Amino acid sequence: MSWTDERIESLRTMWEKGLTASQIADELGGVSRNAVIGKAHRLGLKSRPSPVKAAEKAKPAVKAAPATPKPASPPPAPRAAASVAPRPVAPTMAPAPRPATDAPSDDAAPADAAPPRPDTPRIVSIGPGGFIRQGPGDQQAPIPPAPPRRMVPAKPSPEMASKTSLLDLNDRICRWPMGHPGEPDFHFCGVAVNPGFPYCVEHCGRAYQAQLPRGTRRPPPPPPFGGPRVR
DNA sequence: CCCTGATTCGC
DNA sequence: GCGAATCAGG
Repeated sequence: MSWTDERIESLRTMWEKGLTASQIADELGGVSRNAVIGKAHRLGLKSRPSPVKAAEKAKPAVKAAPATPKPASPPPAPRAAASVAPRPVAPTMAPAPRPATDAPSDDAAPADAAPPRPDTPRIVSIGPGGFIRQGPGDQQAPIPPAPPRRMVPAKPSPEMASKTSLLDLNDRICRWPMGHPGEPDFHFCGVAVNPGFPYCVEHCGRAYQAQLPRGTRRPPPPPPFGGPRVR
């Protein structure tokens, strides 16, 4: 198989859509996963979260410095070269004090997660028998605030946000499948059902065909999922 | 072991 | 330019 414009086109689309190289290769057919990756790179559309590159974090050798300390910083000669800056290179450099930044980005500090607790020292007194005496106003709320929002599964992608996923199905919305199962944009029709049926009016018309007299020829109805996949 | 993407290198 | 072989992390 050769890389025709069409195949390159769909490769681009699928790659940017986030499909894995295997899926793309499977979809295109006639090419291997490696071929897809190679082509994608040659097209310049690389850079997707790769399991290997993801481990790129700490450049400076942290642990025991290797026996060969790399000078490796010759380039920009200082312009005002009045004095030769002596470069004290200690061969056995102690590891540079690293400001413990394990988390790559701690930008989001949820404000409501940790409400400021003044922790004001409170005067308590122990009563006879070991009771803790509480003054009026010392009572703390016995019931923790209930989570106000119902947990809801996150949509895998923004473009799916408006689509009806499997988890969204109920008795009142049309379950007619749109697209192919397993594909990223697979979803369900989702409009109000024809009462008493699992599908909306339009899709009921597709799902339930009136029995016609024998011998009546009519084009076969398109099956769900748009017909068998060709691989 | 399976999966993933990245890279290399002979063609 | 192509892609199998290889690498390396999850």
